Amino acid sequence: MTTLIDVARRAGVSKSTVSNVIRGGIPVAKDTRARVERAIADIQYHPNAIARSLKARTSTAIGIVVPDLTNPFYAELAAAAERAANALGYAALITHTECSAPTEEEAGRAFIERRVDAVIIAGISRGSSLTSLLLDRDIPVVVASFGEPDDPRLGVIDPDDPTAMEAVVDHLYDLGHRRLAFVSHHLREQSGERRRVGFESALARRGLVVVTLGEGATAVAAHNDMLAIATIDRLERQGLRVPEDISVVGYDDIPLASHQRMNLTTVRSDAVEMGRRAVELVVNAAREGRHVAHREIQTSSLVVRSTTMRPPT
Amino acid sequence: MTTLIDVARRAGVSKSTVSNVIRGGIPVAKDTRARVERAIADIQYHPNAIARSLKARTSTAIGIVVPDLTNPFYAELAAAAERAANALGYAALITHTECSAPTEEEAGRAFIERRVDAVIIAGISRGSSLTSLLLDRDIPVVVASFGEPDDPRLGVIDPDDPTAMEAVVDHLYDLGHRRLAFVSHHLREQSGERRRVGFESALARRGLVVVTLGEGATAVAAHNDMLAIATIDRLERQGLRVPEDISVVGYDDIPLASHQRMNLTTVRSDAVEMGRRAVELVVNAAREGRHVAHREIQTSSLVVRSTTMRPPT
DNA sequence: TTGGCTTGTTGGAACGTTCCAATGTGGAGT
DNA sequence: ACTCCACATTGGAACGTTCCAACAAGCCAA
Repeated sequence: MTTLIDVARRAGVSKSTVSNVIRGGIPVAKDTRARVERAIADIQYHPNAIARSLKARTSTAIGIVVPDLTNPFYAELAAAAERAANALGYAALITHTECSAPTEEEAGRAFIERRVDAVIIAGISRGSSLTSLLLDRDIPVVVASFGEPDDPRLGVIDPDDPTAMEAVVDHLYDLGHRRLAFVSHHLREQSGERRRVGFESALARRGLVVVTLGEGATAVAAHNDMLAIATIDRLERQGLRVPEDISVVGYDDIPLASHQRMNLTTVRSDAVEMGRRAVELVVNAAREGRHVAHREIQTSSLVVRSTTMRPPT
Repeated sequence: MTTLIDVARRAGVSKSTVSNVIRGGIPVAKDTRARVERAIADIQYHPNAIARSLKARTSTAIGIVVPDLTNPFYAELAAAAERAANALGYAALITHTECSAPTEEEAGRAFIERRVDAVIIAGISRGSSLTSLLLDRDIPVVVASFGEPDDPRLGVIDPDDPTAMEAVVDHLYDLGHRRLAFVSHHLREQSGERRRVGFESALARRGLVVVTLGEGATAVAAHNDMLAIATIDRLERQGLRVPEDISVVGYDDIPLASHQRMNLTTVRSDAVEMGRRAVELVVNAAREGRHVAHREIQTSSLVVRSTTMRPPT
């Protein structure tokens, strides 16, 4: 790989002058500039971001943590965040953790060693030490799609699960359902826990308690759409019809949810906006050398499609 | 952030000794080692990977390029690659390009500047300059899921599209279909082009030519499952029944394809194995300071489910 | 005693940038 | 002729590592 010094030699100037041409800001004579630019093109010079980072003490890279890249909700969020980060000149280090605490800590260690400027966490296990690991090293962090703001330094984009679960229970109750179940894959995941708790509280307010699928539930809410879709598959393979025999509600409104053959009743949550906004918050904080320390709510609304109807008589 | 020198000061040794403790290999007296390890723990020292990379002239990072992260096939591939890379101590810089040539070049530039040790490309636009950009800088590259081996330095994991499309046409022809269409979203994408060409050749061998959906096709093959699923949606919204009125075949066998409500006839292609193998090839090459220069075929087989049947009479 | 060997430890150069202070040029103003 | 200043350019230190050559201390053989 060619270096700045190769360019300098070829253009017959000092390395400082080449640096001035590249970085701008400091005036350079027109013909000198031309000569340097010529040399850069000739030897195909690309600045070494590693050396730059070392000197500048910023990596212009952000870390992105998702539990599962194959879940379209997280994939959309990660893709939107990556796009936004790139637009700001940041690279994205994407890691998926499967909500395993050791993997999360491993990812945190890697982020710290690589000196990422900021981290976005789209899902995290309960009681994880990841956030404090990062925050204690003054790395700004935004968590999206869950909301225990245990640390005031944290940035939080909160999908307001309690309100959403209230709407879900409202909808099912109004249809006549009284035996409701909740399915969750990663109980380890904070958002899963939070939605379940929201669901249970909403039931409790109507004097109901949660039942399991085996106990003759007539409706089931899932922690997210992927799980709802998997649940539909399982139920239908058991010979039950959705929604005639049992209603199913998801969460996220992934693109597939509006497919004719799924047509899933779900809670709409804007992954793209979440990813974009998370980058905005976290990069601003990083540039100003501070924590995000800001919480905002992203309202999510129930979308009624055709996996819910009145319970069988 | 604390540095090696902070550790050295605290432990009362030189920075070289601390380095020796961390890196291993060079013998260090037992009590010295203990003192250094103690100091590391005390001040929570994490080595600076940027400085290390500068000196070592390798970033232990690989770049991963996918056209679209929200397509489960690419998401699975990227996730598998990321997992494999992490296991080898490499970070993954994931970029999605939407098969746009400028975005691809932008990503290439970023990879070069960050001095990634290797790159995996899971999909790329036709005639892209990305591969030669990287190869010319002696960065090993593996392309997965397409197969124009235009450059002998390239590593290629080839899903053998021609054979697969032959099987697709066989299947449809045997069912009685004679008016077959092909749908493709990104004709820019090399694999899309390649599958279309494979499809057309297979038809030609039976004396048929491809028709469009509007020309009364009784069966349609899609460039990938996501597109097949979108096509089913569109057809059904138009009041057509799949497969009674029209058969649909996908490609990839994403997890969703086996869902009861989709049950998509498709070509099985192992994204996880592709991602894993791509990392293996590319990291080995990087470590040995050479190009991959190796091509292998990943066989893909037709999975017949229930989106295909004999044409309407 | 001298020399050689092993085991531990160390200073310093190097990696490729950035950026500051210093220096070299002209002019223009007096 | 001189100062002064803007403009252009430059050397060198610094960022935090690694690694090499050098060295200190101890020990054994001759």
